[in-house]
Amino acid sequence: MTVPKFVAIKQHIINQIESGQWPENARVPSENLLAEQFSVSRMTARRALQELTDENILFRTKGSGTFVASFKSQSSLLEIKNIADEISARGHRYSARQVTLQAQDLPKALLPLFGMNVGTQIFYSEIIHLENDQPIQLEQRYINASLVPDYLQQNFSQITPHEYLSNVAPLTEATHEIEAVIASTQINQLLAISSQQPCLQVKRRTWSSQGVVSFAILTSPGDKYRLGGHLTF
Amino acid sequence: MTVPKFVAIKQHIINQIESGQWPENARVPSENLLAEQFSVSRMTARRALQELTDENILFRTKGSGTFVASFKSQSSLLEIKNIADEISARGHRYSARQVTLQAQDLPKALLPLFGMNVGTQIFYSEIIHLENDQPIQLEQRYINASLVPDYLQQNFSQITPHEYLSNVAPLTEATHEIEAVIASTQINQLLAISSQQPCLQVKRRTWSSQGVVSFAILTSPGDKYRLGGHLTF
DNA sequence: ATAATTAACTTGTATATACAAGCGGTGGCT
DNA sequence: AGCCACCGCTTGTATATACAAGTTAATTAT
Repeated sequence: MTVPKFVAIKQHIINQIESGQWPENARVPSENLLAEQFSVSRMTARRALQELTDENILFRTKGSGTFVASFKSQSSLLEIKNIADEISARGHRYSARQVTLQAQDLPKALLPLFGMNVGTQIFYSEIIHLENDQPIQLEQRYINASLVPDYLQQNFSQITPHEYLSNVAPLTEATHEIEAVIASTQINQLLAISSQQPCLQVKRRTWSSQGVVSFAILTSPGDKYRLGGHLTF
Repeated sequence: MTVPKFVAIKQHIINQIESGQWPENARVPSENLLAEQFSVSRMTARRALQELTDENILFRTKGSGTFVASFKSQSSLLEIKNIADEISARGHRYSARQVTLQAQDLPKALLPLFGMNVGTQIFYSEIIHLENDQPIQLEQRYINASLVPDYLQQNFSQITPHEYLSNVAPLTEATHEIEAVIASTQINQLLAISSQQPCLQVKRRTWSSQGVVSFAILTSPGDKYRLGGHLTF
């Protein structure tokens, strides 16, 4: 056997999608149907579907079926995941500690990022994300108050800022800057790490259809944060 | 059953690793041993090991065993994958078309990126990466000639610039800027896409211990490039 | 007509089994 | 000592089966 059977089935499915035969959200043959068509057991057909699902090419709903994932959610920009979901998926306990939540003036240094005038109302939040009570990420976020007026009323121990913003102002675009840095003393204390510990720092600007929604600086200790294959914000 | 058995096994393994019991490259119990310890079938134990391998927490060698993956390869910055490997892994055919390969002056606009003086010798390469003969990414790269003097002599249909640079000047750091753009007419022609097609553009600067090695602009059509969960450069 | 029940189909978890294929050491032969 | 065959252990692929649990649509009862 040159290629394993489950690989052949995967390639067949990918071909159907790439040739346009199976458009977005189209239903993919069920495990049993594929098993019959390819004369394999259900578990082998299942493996093909499962791996393609892991690769975000398909999505599955229990009891309902398997479907072609929408292309948009995969490419274009980056899949922006919710850190709380990610931690839960690891079987760990997520919690958050709110450090700051206030209205303030937009720092001059950030003016060009927002493309707004001096004096524009801005909200600022500072939250520490914890995994099993260990600080894993510091989130510093500047929010365009005119687009998200109710931001200060939220309880960010129940919902992450990213999740909240995604609901009230669906993002249409985002830019990222990613680098490794030695963080400031303040940040080191907040994250409970030593002064020489390198951190992964992601700066993200998000837009909705109305304009720049927020600018976030996400700082994670390099030794505690498994970045693996993807970015988790 | 509150959590599935394979999840419980995964958590147990993660705990051992995070508590330091199982250091990097330590051998993980075999499928049969885990099956016995947890009173499950080998296939269930296998699933736990396999999923952790997919998450880059373990690695497996046929005939040899399962081991704890080294932490470094996962965190720190970003896993920078080789686009050629990635395309091969999809079962597709990788090829490259070299557009330009020359010595030239460093464009003034890029001077601050390299932190070098005017007149420094620079190499420039422009390569199109193809998947099944379809253009999938344009790579424009400026190379610090003093650190990589033999760059122009390479044959980039056999080895990607990233692969070559990784060999001769192992990178210690990298920064990324990621955004969605409408590319120039020239780039659209090279990638054989329409003028309104949005592209994913990644700008990457890499450092070795000697200093800035190269600056690359990687442009990929948003509809042809599955970014999925990770960045592939 | 509407609501509740049921039946058929789907994915998810789990087991037991079989054979293939690669690695490593042990032991015997030259 | 060096070479080679072998054996045990490992991971990889594949099958057949069972039951759980969620969705959907048809059927039935109200």
